[in-house]
Amino acid sequence: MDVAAAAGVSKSLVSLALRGDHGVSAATSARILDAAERLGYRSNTLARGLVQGRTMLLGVLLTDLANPYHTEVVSGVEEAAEERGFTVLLAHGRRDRARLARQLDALLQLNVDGVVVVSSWPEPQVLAAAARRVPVVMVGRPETPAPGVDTVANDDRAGAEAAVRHLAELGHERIAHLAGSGRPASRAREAGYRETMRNLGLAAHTTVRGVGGGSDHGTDSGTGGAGSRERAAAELLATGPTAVFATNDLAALAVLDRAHEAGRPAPGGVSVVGYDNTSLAETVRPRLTSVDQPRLVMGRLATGLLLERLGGRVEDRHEVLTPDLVVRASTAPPRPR
Amino acid sequence: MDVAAAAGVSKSLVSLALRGDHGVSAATSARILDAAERLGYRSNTLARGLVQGRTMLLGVLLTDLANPYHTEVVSGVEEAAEERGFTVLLAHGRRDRARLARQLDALLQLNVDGVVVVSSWPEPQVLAAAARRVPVVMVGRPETPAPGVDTVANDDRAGAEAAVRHLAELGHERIAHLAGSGRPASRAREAGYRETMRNLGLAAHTTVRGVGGGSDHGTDSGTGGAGSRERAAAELLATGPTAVFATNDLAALAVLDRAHEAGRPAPGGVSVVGYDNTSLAETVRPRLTSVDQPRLVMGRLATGLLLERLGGRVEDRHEVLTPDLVVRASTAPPRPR
DNA sequence: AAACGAATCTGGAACGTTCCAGATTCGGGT
DNA sequence: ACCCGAATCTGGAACGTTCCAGATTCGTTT
Repeated sequence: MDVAAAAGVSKSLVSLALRGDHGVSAATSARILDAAERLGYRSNTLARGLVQGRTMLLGVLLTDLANPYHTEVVSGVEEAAEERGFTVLLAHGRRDRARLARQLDALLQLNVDGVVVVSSWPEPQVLAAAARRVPVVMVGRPETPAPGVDTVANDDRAGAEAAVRHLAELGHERIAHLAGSGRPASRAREAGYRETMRNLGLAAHTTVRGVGGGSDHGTDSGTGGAGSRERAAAELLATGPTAVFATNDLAALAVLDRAHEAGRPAPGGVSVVGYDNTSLAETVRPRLTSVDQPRLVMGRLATGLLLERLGGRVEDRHEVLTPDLVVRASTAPPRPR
Repeated sequence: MDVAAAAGVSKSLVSLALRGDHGVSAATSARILDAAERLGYRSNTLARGLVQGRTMLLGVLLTDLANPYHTEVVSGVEEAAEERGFTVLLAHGRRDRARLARQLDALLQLNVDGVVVVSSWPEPQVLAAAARRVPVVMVGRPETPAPGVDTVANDDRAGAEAAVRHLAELGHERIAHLAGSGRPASRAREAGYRETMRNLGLAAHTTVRGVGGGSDHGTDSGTGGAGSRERAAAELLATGPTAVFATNDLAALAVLDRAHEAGRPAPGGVSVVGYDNTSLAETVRPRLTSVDQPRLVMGRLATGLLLERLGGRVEDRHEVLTPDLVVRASTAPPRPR
C-alpha cells in the first residue's frame, strides 16, 4: 500500500484511519487521509470482502430492464439498502432462463450478501441453490417458489376486486374481463374477477376472453403478441359489455383501441380498467384507470426481509401487499340507454 | 478449499481442472468436477480478481433505469460483452450527481475492467478521474466530456435533417420546431432543424418554441415538466404550422394532444415527428413517426471501444452514428386548402 | 523513580484464488 | 539398468485488505 509509505506509517494504521477508527491520533489521521487523497487511492472491495466474509453488496436480479414495473421496485430496494450502508448491483437476465441463472451465479461469485430477484422467471431449483448460500427474496411472484426464499407480492385477487367494485359502483353490470396468459399473476386476477362478480350478484354477466392458449409455460405474457391481444379484445367487445377489466395495462390499451375503432370510445362507449399502473396509463388517451401495486414499498420491504435474514431469521416469510386503484379518465358511469 | 480435500488432490490442481487446463488427466479432472458439483462449489470472483488484476467484469453506469432509451443501449453492451466472456454489472445512479459519483466509485472499487456510462450526467472531472484507472466510454453525449474518455453518440443534426426533409418531401413548408431544454442534444437538434430549413429554402418558415428557460443546468430535460411542454406546444400550434418536428417523443406527444384538442388531429390537421423512437411512439395514436437512434449498435460499439482500450489503444476515439427515420402514421401530406 | 494504564501504532496471519517453480511418476529408448 | 522427457501433480508466494496480539510511547499515580 503506497499510501502507507507516503504517510510514513504501517498499512494497518492506514486501514484504521480510512475507516475512521477513533484509536488513531488526529494528526496522523489527517496525514494519512491527505496522502490517500493525493494518490487517488480507493480501497479494494475485493480484498476487503475476501477477509471480512461480507461485502456490503446487495445483488438485484432483473428479467427485464425495460419493464417500468421492475424498475420502480429496484428504486425501493436501493433506497432501503443505501440507508443501511449497502451498495446495490444490478444483473440483467433478460427473458432467458439460462442467462438468468448465469447472472445469478455471477452475483453469488461476487460474494454479494443477498439477492433480490425481481422477476418470476428463474427456475425454483436455481433459486433454492442460491438461497443455500445467501438470503434470497423474490418480488412479484404470488406463490412461494422454493424453500428458503422469502417473497413479496401484491394481492392480485384484491386488486381485481377493487377494479370490479369500482366499475360496479359506477353502475356497470356487464363487466367483462380480458385475461392474460396462464401465468400465476393473471390467473389470480381472473379468479379475483370471477369471485367479485359472484359476490356482487353479477355472476350472470361474467365474461372472459384471454390471449394465448393458456399454456402455463408460454414464452411471454401474452403469447402470440400484440395481434392475439387485439383479437381477444375485439372478441370481448363483441359480447357487448359496458365495462372491461383488463389483466394489465397493455391489454387495456388494446381494448381502448378496439373500442375507439368500433365507434364506442372510452369512457362513454365502454369503461376500461388496467392493472400495474405503468407509465402507459399516464400517456394513453383517455388516461387509464389502473390498479397500482405499491412498487416502491415492495422494494423496500424486500430489502427489509433480506436484512432480517442476515440478522439470523431462519423461517420463511411471505409478504402480501394490497394494491390501490388509481382512478383516471377511462372509467365513467354507463351511458343510459 | 474443501473440494481439494474431497477429491484428494491439491488446491492448485482443483484450480487447473476447473479452468479446463489440458494438463490434468481425464480421470482426475472428472473426480474433481464431480466433487465440486456435489459440494455446490463456485469460484470466488473476488479472490481471482485480486490475484489476476482483472475481473472480466464490465460496469455500466446508468442515470435512469426507467428510460427505455438507456436500456436498449445496455442490451447492446451486454451482447457484445458476453461474446467476449465479460460479465456486465449495472449500477444505477438516478438523476443525482452525488449518487452517480458514488456508484461509479463502487464499480471502480470492485475492480471492474472498464465502465460504460449511459448518461450525460456525470461531471467531467469525476469521469476523468475514473478514466485514469480503467477505460471509460460514454454513450449518448454529443461532445467529448473529458480527456481519456471515448464517446459514442448519434448525429443529432443528421437526425433533425432527416425529419425535416421527410416533412418537406410530403409537401410541407410551414414546418415548426418544438425545442427542448438547453442540453447539448436538444441544441444540436435545433441547429440541425434551422440549418435544414435554410438549405431547403424554407428559412422564412422557421419557427421555434421551447420548453424551459434554456438554462443549461436545468434539473431535467424539459424543466418545468409536462405543463411547460403543453404550453409550448399550444403556443407553437397557434403560429399555424402544417407540420411540427419535436425534440423528443414526449414533446411530440404533447403536440399530438394539443392538436387533437384544437380540432386538427394528426396527421390530417398537422404532421408530427418525434425523436428517439421510444416505446411511446408505438403506443400513442396515431403511431408516431420518429427518429431512431441505433441504440443496440451504439451499445455494441461502446463495448468494442472499451476492449480496444484494454488492448492498449491510447488515443481517444469519438464515434458518431447516423440515426434512421421510422415513418409511422403521424405524418402525411398537408391538407390542400 | 518505578509502575501502571491508556493511547497509539506495528507486524504477521488470514481470506480464496492464481501463478510459478519445481517434484514426482511413468513409459520408452538406449 | 539407466536416463530422459513428457505428463501430471504439488507447495508456497502473491494479490490488498482486515484482524488480532502485542509493542511502543507517554502522562499520571504512587
